[in-house]
Amino acid sequence: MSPQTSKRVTRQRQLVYECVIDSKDHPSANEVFAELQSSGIGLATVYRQLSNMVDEGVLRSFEHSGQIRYDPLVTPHAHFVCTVCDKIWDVDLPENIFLMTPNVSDVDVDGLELTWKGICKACK
Amino acid sequence: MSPQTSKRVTRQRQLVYECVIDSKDHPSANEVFAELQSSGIGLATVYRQLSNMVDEGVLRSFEHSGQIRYDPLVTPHAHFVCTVCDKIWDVDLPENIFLMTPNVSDVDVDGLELTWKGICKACK
DNA sequence: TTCTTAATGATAATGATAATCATTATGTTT
DNA sequence: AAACATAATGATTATCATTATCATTAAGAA
Repeated sequence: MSPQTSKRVTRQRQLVYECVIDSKDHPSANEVFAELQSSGIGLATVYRQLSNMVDEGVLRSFEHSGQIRYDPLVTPHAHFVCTVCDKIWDVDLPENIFLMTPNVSDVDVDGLELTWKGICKACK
Repeated sequence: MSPQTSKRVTRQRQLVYECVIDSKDHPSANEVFAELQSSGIGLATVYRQLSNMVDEGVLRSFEHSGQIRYDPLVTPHAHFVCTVCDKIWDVDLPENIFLMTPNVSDVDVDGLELTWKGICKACK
């Protein structure tokens, strides 16, 4: 076995993780960077760690308005996005959605992404 | 009434429209540009017309792998994307999905985006 | 045919993300 | 408690998709 098997627990990794965990608004890499700026963390490190954590299954990500947004909630759920203010909410997936796999022959479905679009309470 | 009310039917507009209509693979702006290169069309015009047509409701668009992809099918439907080859298929929406609006209070839902992820027949 | 102005296309600007690489620091080994 | 191997960092540059600019062109009305 090689002398180094697991990821190193760096100060920066902890900062990025806690920032997304504590966030309620599906932040982008740049927003995480802004939040942690006072710590002296580098932008590249923020991008790297976010990407790492998605690969590791620690975080989820999805694309919205031309950027990748990060989500600490990795269990299956959907999103609602307000088309006016661009805010994003976590919402439950429809009951039994996993029974409704698409009618494409011979594919292995192993996930889904569902986003409801509309106008939120505050923007109406 | 002003002398010019509707969009002008330019050669470029027709080219872009026909290219997406004839396509079966949800092309990006760059792919449309490549397809039409021999016509001498400019890249900016391709971006502009695609964007226009989405605004007009003539085309639909969605984000995938860091770029906007265009879809001539504007009626409600879902997508299946292969996580290996990145190809995209149109698939039907689950029955009655519109009855399963999310449990966020006081929002006006007026659309959804559903993408199944998995591995396609060819990539298995 | 003239005329108005929307549309075009070449190009520059922007913005998000990825790659590079010398330096730093984590965690293991002695 | 050093010394060590190397993964991670951060400053920077590169890349890629998209948008903005603006002089020129060409729809389509007059």
